[in-house]
Amino acid sequence: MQRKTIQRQIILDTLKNFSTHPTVDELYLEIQKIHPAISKTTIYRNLRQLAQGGEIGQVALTNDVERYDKRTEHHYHFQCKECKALFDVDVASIQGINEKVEEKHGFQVDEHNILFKGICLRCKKNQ
Amino acid sequence: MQRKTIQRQIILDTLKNFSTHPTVDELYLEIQKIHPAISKTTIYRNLRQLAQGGEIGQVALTNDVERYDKRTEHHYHFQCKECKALFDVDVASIQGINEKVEEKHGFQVDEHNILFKGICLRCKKNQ
DNA sequence: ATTTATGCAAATCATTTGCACATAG
DNA sequence: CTATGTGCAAATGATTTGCATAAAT
Repeated sequence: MQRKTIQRQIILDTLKNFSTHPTVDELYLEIQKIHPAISKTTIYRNLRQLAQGGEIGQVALTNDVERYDKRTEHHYHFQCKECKALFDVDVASIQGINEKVEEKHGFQVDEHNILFKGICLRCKKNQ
Repeated sequence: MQRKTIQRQIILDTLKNFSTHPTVDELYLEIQKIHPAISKTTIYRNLRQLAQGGEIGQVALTNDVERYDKRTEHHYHFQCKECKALFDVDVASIQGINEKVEEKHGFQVDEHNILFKGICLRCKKNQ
């Protein structure tokens, strides 16, 4: 049974206040302001637990540190190749593609994730 | 200027002989049979260089070790949540979705990757 | 001759683990 | 009470780096 600890509550609240997709370190820095004694290990453990329980999201990324997401509904992401910033993509999920892969290969397809890559507006401007 | 070394040639050949998407370690084990003195560092360096030069592919995965791919054309992948095995997905690339994201967000969208997840045939059978 | 590549050992860095202690239920 | 969570330090494990030597052009 999962317990309600001060630490877990702070971690959750802090993530909810981010508009971005923070890394563990970014969360750690914020959380320390409220709870200076917290251990990074605790943050790692709680984030994983919360993500597994579906209370928060975890961003599907390549070759990068973990990033968490307050949004839990399915959505895609865009990452800037220049500054590595991550953005939510507000385009409807592709319908029927999991089924298409199932038919083609016979796998049981539960989900899919899309990561778009390119150059963000800010970096485009600075070029 | 890139040079032609025995090591790079063996690394490339070994990857071409894989039907899967090997990790650096898997490649290392195979390569050692031909060139026992090779260093894993050399393998890391060459794979990265080859991938950057577009001679080989690198699989876009979440929270996993690097995996390389002899195929260089754009294609999607499926990963089994049970055994972690990776498969190529032979479904046509989605057309026009990069443009849709560009229109919606203004980013310059160069590429997208899809990773499907579920249970592979073998694991399905063993359940 | 000069530049690039190799191999080794050591460094990095994110994440995980073991363990003693604290705390929620 | 007793199961779960926390904090610390140490361990892990993949990848990278510094550097002297070797090989390619």
